[in-house]
Amino acid sequence: MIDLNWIRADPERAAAALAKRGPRTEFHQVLAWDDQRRELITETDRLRARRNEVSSQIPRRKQGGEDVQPLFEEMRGVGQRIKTLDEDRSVLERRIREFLEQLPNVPDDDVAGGGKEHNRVLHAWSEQPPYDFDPRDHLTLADSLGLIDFERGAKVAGSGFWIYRGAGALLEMALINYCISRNVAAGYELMLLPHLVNAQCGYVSGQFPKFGQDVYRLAAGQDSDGGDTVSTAEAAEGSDGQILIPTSETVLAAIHQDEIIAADTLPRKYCAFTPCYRREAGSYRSHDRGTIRGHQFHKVELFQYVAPDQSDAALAGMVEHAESLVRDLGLHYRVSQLAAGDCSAAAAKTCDIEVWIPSMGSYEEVSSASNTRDYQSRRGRIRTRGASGTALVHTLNASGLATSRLLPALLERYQRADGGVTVPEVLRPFCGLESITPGAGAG
RNA sequence: GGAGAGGUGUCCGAGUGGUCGAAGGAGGCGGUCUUGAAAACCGUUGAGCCAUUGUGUUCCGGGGGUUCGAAUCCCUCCCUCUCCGCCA
Repeated sequence: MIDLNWIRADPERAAAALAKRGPRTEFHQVLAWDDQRRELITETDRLRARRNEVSSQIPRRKQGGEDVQPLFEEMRGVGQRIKTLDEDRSVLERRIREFLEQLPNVPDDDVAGGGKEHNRVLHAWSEQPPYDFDPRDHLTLADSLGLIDFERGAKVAGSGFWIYRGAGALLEMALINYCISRNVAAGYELMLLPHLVNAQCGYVSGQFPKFGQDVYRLAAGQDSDGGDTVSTAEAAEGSDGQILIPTSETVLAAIHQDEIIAADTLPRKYCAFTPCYRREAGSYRSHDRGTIRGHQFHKVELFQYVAPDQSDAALAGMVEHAESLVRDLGLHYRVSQLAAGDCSAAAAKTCDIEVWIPSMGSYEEVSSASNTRDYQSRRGRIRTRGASGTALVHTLNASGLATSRLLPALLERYQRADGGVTVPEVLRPFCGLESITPGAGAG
């Protein structure tokens, strides 16, 4: 959520900043609502002051034998008036909140405007692997080596689900454990999280209301309206059923909700491994075959809570760390800074790490690192106590890494002319395999 | 799933209709004392909002109600704990 005071201070600057993401936003209406809201507050505070004053006198006057009936009459009116004005105010506050909630974060100054065509490649590492044989794509490899069973995954769960099996499962787990151990070594605290959380979490992380329809939601109790998407109101009230997390960021962003984190315990660096569940509504998987895009995939996530003046450095550190994970797997990748329109709603700035998938002829995201500044912490009221009172902390997230996207790149990169795949050095301790050879896992 | 108890400030804990933002204790911070430390003693120590600096206002799990007035009464939801049942 953006700070309304910041908008009010300079609506033109706010509009210009947000215009980098898309259509221009107009603020007259919300600022008018806010003016009305303040007037109401001033008025009701005055009335309350009067009521409090009288209330405190009533016992004494009664004691003195005074007739307090007239005061009761007056106060009944005052009470009614306060109630009426409060109702008006809550209507305005709801409108203001709904307006602010649907606004994405303000992009950093150094973030380019426009859509993904304006993404800027910062640097790349290594090169596209040359093959002295006819390379296979990851689907063929996964199938011929019996690593992933798409057919049976679809049979038991539907399109977009798959089953890792045998060496494939070992390799996927090795990737996961490789990432975890490296993250822990880098000072991140490992968290194993609930996969089923309340909708409020999605609100704090900024995935709602915008992405409510991409999230799986459990049928709520009898009081549910039966819908399977999450509305803003419901998320704000926290009154509905649980959701299946679309990423562990959803949980990690919410764990310190309504807390004031002691400054000397910052930064908080967390790492989590969870499957990610996404409806991917409307996406047709012509391009994204295999395990590139599915309804359930694996991701190891990094998350940090930092003092406001530390978030720039923290983002740079997270990108470098995530890069080192890909680098040590020996995969060709590039790092891009996303244009404003391609950043997620909560992000002020995002850098993606994309690995080269030869058969697709494209780079696919395996890590996305974002500085959300105080966008999430404002929603979740996550603060720290500084020298000059409390301040919202900054939050950052980065994949470290999306293993389900990594595996295809790995298979293609390390395939051999004989159709087998060599397991990269760094993964061997985690799976006990040096090589995967054809003919081992048929059927 | 059934029965009961409870949710108060950083923590523990009192408060069951009126000057309670809230006793008392612990912890933190500052000070006195001390060569230093401990102990003792004194002081201090929540977060919002509006206004802009006020004898202002809100907040005692969330929401609603009763009342001139609610932490205190009523309704409802959430959560925690105990016992029983079930279970990896």
